[in-house]
Amino acid sequence: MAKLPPRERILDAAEELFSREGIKAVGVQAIAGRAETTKMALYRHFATKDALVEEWLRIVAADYTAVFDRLEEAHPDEPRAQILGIARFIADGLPGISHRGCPFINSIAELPDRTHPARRLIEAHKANQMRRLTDLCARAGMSDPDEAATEITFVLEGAQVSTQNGSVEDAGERLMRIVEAVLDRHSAPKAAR
Amino acid sequence: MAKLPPRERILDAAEELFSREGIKAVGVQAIAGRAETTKMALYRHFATKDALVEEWLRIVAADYTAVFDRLEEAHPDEPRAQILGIARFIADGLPGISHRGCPFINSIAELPDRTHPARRLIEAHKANQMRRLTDLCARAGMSDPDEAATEITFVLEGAQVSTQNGSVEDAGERLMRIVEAVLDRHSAPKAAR
DNA sequence: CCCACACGATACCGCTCGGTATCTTGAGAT
DNA sequence: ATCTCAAGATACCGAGCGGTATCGTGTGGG
Repeated sequence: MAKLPPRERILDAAEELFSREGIKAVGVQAIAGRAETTKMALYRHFATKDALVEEWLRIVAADYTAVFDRLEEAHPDEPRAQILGIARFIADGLPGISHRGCPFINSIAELPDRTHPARRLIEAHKANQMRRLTDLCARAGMSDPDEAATEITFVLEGAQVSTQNGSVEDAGERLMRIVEAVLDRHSAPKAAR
Repeated sequence: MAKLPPRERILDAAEELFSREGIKAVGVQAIAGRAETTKMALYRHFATKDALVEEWLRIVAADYTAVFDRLEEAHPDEPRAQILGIARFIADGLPGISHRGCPFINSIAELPDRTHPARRLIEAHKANQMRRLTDLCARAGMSDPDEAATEITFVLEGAQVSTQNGSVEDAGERLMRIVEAVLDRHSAPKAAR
């Protein structure tokens, strides 16, 4: 297979190293090395390390958004199926040899400055996901879409951190059951609560 | 007020800086400076920076455990009250000028090495919390204590993450309502799901 | 054909990091 | 009164950081 152009190799290397080791723990030299190129080539494509971090997170966010889009396309008028699809996507990503944790949750821990462009990007992405989820809950006819979307968001995020710190086994299957239960409860004609 | 002994000042400074800026982002020099002492004094009390990180996390974990203990003492035979007390404790900690996020969630992102002593400490603490929560659910007579404890854990962790990334407003009140709903559902004699 | 330009390699910059060595000072215990 | 030992101050170490300068080289488009 032909080698990818340097910029792509650098982004692939960044994805691998940033998500495995963290942002601060990885030097530009190491990224260039793993991309089989040099620091100079890296700085020809990215102004600073921060800019590379930003671009990496932009791509990760776009990939997540693409999942939402694909599910919307696959189940145009089935909001419940879309929500379960998202949950399934997260659940399936949980194991994988040694879970590295959500790139957004991990990165935000290393970006305490709320004005940092990469952090702004993360917050915008999370806000956007929240909006879409709320919309889906509304279209599913739930009585309190805002509350339902919040609960689902909490559960999805919580499943990822609990998997990362090893406090929950079989988090994927548990996550699916929990999301279904949450959907049922919020979809109930009334009663419950 | 008399100055605390150097070791305490260093631990206070570490708490402040590590939780605000992150582990890797803070140098030992900065910690010594904020503790109004010197690097040498720091290394007289802690073998390495890692040892200081570990001690800091040990204290944070002990503080959380103390909350569990205090609640157990206050409501000896009311497991539900204890669980709600924990949720209230987390909920109340959510705001606070610019939420810094959970120290464990943040630190684990900077400690990808599962054999690192500080990471082991975090995982042991989270596993312990999970065990206590499961026990409380069992004593509350829930039909599936394991599932209930998992769901509550997910929700508690998720609330912290979502507050940190700003995707949810009024996370505290929402968290309380959700935990109550989860308890009700799992406590229901049968029915529901 | 040739020339521009991305690429790669190497050496370098100033700075900060974690960690150490040395020496002075001051207060508490005997 | 003296001895001890924690505490403070300062200077230093090697290493790695993010970022830059320079210079050959190969290849693809005019």
